[in-house]
Amino acid sequence: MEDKESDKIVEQIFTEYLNSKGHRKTPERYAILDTIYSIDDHFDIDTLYSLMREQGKFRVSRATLYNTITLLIDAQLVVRHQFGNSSQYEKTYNRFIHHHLICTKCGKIIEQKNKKLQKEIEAAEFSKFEVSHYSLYVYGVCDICSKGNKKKKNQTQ
Amino acid sequence: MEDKESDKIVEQIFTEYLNSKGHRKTPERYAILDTIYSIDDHFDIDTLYSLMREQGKFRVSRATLYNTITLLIDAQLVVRHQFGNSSQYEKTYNRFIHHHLICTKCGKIIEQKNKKLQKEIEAAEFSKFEVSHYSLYVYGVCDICSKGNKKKKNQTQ
DNA sequence: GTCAGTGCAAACTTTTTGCAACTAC
DNA sequence: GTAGTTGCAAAAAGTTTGCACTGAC
Repeated sequence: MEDKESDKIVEQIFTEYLNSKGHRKTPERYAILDTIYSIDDHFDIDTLYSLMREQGKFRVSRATLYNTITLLIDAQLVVRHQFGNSSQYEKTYNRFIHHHLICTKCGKIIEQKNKKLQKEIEAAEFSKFEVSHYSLYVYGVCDICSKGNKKKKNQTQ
Repeated sequence: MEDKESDKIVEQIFTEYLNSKGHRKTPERYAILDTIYSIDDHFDIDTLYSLMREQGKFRVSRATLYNTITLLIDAQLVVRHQFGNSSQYEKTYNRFIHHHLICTKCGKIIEQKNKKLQKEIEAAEFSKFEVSHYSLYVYGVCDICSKGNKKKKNQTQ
C-alpha cells in the first residue's frame, strides 16, 4: 500500500542501518520489512507470520521475525506497543502521528490525530533526557460501548 | 508507607467497589491492597508475590494476585503498564501524576512530573470517547547512558 | 448451607535460546 | 572460508484455567 517511493526510502534507511551496524543484508530481512510496510495498522508477530505464509512472499520463522523486528525498532522504522497480552507493532516512516484511545470495555484501539496535543507533547521539556519518540495511551470508554450501556442499562457497571 | 489516613480511604473505596459488584470482602484482597499501597513505585506480580511472602503478612497464590489486581484496576485503585516483558503495576490513589521516561539503552524508567503537559493532556478533547485516564511513555536516552556514550565514543552510533 | 474465592498444578501463550545448517560477505 | 543468520524445536517466562477445598455471606 502507500506509495512505492517511500518503500524505497525505507529500504534505503534499513540498508544504511544494517551497514552501520555491520549486519548482513539478508533477503529475509527485506521481505519482513516489505511486509510490515504493506500493513497499515497495528499487527503482532503471529499476524505477521501468518501473513507472510499466506502471501507466499518469503517463508521465515518466528525466531527470525523477533530478531528482525528488534533491528527494525533499533533502526526506528518500527515501534512496539504493548496493549493486551502480545506486543503490537507498527511502521513509523511516513505514518501519521497519532494517539491511542483504548476502550476499557471492549479493548478496541482507536487511532486519533490531535495536532494541538501532538505539538504540546513535542514541545515539552524533560530534564536530563534526550527524547526520541513517545506514545500516549488514553484509556476510557468508546462510543459504541458507551451507547450500548446507556441503551441496555442492564449491566451492573 | 505514605499516611495511614489515605490507606483507610483506599480500603473504603475498595470496600464500596466490592459491595457494588457483589464481590466478597476476603482478607486476601485487603492484604493485597495494603501491600500494594505500601509500595511506592512500580512492581510486577512476581515482586508482589515475593514481598508478601517475605513480610509474612498473608500467604496468597499468584492466581489470587492476578484475580485481585484485575479488581483493583477495575476499581481504579491500580493502573497497569506494559513496559518490557511483564506487566508493571502502580497504585493510583494519592500518588502524584507523572509521565514515564523510558531509556532505550538501559531500560530504566524514570517518573517525571510536568504540570504544564499534564494539564494540556487533560484538557485535550478526543471525539466520541469518555476519557478515564492516560499514560504517556516518552522514549529516549537517559542522562547516564548519554554521558557514558559521549565519554567512551566507542559505539558505532 | 451455598457459592464465590482460593491454592495448587497443569495448560496455554508469547518470546527467547541452543544448535546444526546455510549463506552473505 | 568464516562468522552472522536462519529454522526448528525445546525452554523459559508470564498469565490463565480446572478442580477440589475453604470460608464469607
